[in-house]
Amino acid sequence: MPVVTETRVDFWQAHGINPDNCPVRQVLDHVSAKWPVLILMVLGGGPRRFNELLRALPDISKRMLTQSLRNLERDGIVRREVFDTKPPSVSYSLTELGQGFLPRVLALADWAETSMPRILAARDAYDRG
Amino acid sequence: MPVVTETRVDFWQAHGINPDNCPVRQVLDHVSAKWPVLILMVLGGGPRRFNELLRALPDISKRMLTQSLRNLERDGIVRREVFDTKPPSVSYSLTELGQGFLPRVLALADWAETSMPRILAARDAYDRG
DNA sequence: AATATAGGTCTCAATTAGAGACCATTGTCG
DNA sequence: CGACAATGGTCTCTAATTGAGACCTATATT
Repeated sequence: MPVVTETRVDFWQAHGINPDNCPVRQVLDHVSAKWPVLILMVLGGGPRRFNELLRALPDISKRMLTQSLRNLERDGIVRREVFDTKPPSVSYSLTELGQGFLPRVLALADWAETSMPRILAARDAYDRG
Repeated sequence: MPVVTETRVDFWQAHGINPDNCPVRQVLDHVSAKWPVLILMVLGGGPRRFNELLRALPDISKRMLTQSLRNLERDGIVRREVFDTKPPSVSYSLTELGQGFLPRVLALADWAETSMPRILAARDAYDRG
């Protein structure tokens, strides 16, 4: 039996936090889903309207965009404002909470970017082996 | 037409990087999939065997564990070693690359943990409104 | 002989994501 | 006037992904 260091996951378990009631996992779940991350990166450039987001993320569907935005809004990460123009326009932007989250996401993207050569090399080796 | 700041996503687009060949997005996919993040957090505590991981993540299926580990291994984030015991045992651990990746992932988890009260409050308000 | 452990694979059902039609209102163009 | 575009979505149907769990080979234990 190997000696193991306690991880955060062990801690969660020890405290009866299961996947269904673990708040961190719930946040991570939609914060770390495919689209929310990309949406936040776009909103990092300033407020965007619905269709602007659609154009910025060429391969997202309206359905997923709506859904992801609703989730982010519900968690207070994104703010949704409707302007009474004709036709009405809707603006999405990062809340203060969202602005605190973004740097962590960007840190990940930076890491991915600088580590890319090593990752590609690893893939190459794996696929050949 | 609103004046918008260029985001990294805009930059990708301007350089013809589409979702299918964008390396950063491919890496981010590990983060934004459900299991890899949790697996990395467990491996942060030291090497683990296949069934140890299975026990550490009570709600993952063997199928998804295998699949996630293969992806991480392919990208050089996780190392897989087979020991010729009877029956053979397999050890998974973070590579150097994986150790560089983990802190960024933990930063996300930390943020989620400390922001939880605000997020729960936002949810509550959203669901009532 | 039966059962357990190791580390998986395979199949099938359930869940989730994606493609795209559709909607109401207003503005523009010919 | 009639057609067409843009606004921000919803709805349906299909395709892809995930999850549950049976099954597998080999050795060790009871």
